[in-house]
Amino acid sequence: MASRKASASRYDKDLHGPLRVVGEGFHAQVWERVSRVPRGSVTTYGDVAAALGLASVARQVGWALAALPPGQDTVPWQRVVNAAGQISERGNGARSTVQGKLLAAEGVELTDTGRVIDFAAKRHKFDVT
DNA sequence: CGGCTGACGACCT
DNA sequence: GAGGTCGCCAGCC
Repeated sequence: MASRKASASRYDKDLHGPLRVVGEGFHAQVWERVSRVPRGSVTTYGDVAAALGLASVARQVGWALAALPPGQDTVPWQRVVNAAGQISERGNGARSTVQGKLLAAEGVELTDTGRVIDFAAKRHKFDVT
């Protein structure tokens, strides 16, 4: 992101065998989980990933949501924020503004710094299934 | 194949 | 609480 040291030699996937965690139905699984988040509650990328049994693919969750068609209303992507309870800018301030507006309409207010008020209490807990 | 960049997270200062 | 670093996986050039 910002800077980070360049990856040593990327990742030795062959060293760990079939470590490919993100497969074909990954997007669908992410969208289904997000769709289960009740109105007025929020969740994090990490929580969604953990709910899928993939605790270290929070980044891919955001990647999956980014693949959603703009303006779609079937998946409440606005209820997904980062672990700090803040809305990510993802380079485009327009979308983050819309997200904050949608959340406000659901009763989820944000502070001046863009952080969800009482985040810990509004944070949704996924079923362990 | 090498190097960078992300809708992220945990840790450290 | 704020800001910087490292680690993860995937997509691009």
